[in-house]
Amino acid sequence: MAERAYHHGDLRRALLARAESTLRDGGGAERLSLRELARQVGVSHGAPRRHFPDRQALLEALAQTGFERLSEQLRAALERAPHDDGRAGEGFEDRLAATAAAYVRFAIRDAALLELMFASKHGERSGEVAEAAERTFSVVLELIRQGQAEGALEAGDPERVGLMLLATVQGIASLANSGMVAADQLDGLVASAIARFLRGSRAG
Amino acid sequence: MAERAYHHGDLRRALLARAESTLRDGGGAERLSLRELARQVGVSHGAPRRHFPDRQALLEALAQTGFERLSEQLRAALERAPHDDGRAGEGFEDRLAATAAAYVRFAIRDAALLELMFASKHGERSGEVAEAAERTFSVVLELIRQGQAEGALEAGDPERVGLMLLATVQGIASLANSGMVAADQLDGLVASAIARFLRGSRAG
DNA sequence: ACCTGAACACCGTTCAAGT
DNA sequence: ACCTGAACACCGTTCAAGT
Repeated sequence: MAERAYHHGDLRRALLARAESTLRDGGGAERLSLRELARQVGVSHGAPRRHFPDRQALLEALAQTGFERLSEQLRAALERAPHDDGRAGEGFEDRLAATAAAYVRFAIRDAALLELMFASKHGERSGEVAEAAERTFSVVLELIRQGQAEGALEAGDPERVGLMLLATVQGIASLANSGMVAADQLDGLVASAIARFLRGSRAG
Repeated sequence: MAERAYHHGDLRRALLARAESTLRDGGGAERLSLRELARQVGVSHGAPRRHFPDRQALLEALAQTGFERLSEQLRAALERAPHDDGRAGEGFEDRLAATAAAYVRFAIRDAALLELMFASKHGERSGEVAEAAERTFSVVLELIRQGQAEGALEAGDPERVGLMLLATVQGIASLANSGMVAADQLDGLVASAIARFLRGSRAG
């Protein structure tokens, strides 16, 4: 049956999927247990070791796939947003707002996963996670470059401008998930932050 | 001797102090163990229970004292910064920069503690932690009100402007601690963010 | 009022053994 | 190549008992 199929080549994916859904309706990565995941997936407690040498490896794989999913969702939001309509920066403003909204949506829905993705690294971050994070950032970077090309944003180091935009939405997500911003304040706060970002970046 | 004195009325404080320093040079709250803390402080593993009914209670106490210390450091930075010198907003800009720098300093030094303070809350946040967080926010709020009174910031809901400022510095801290911003980029990023915040808020 | 120490159920990790 | 199951050292939590 379908439950048996898990053990035939897809245990890794099954464990990750289970872990993600545990993160989504439980709270916090500290509640993730390799033994419990193995049990839920119908496998002995030693089996995950073939795919994740230790618990940390599972957490890093979750962070990596989290960044990949976030990248996809940002990209999708960008593509759905209206393109430039001729008036300088009009299309850009919509794409900026859509991207920020997509980020915050991800952050609220997958709060525990986001926390994992941005967890403090005492030492160095694993190469694969860092690369996935870079790919997410490159979506933001591309958006900034478009804004500069369209004349909606001042010229200047796009990397730095992109980091400030990312910091703004990540900071809002952090405040929201920790309960310092109520759910009904959230959309207004994001809108204000985007408007302020544009005001602080106006070219000319 | 001094080690014996721990057991006489100050076990709670001793455990918190130990936990804070473990957070500071270890990495992450998930490494905090009640049994290990009890051992380090020279007490049996059941003793902490008198002061912290469970592990979560210890973590919440850490978050609370974290917010209190952050409040103090922001206030101290504010008071050390030059006061208004007559030119509109000059004193304010310095105080704003000093406050942001103090926040980021705290965030870097106590990265794991900050993470605990802003950890995602599935349910509700404990009342005492929420109140301590509110007191930290009120320092930011007071700064914003001064800026508006001095004419350095546009009028408008100070709460919302304060949340955006807090989100900005918290977001930068998040990027720095997760390794997306290198240490040598950090000061420049904070300076840019503050400059941009002011540009987006200019009154008149 | 505060702490001790045994007990219980759970964990991550390791490793020989099976198929 | 992949999984099982026993083993080990560690947890958090509970609770009777001590002072």
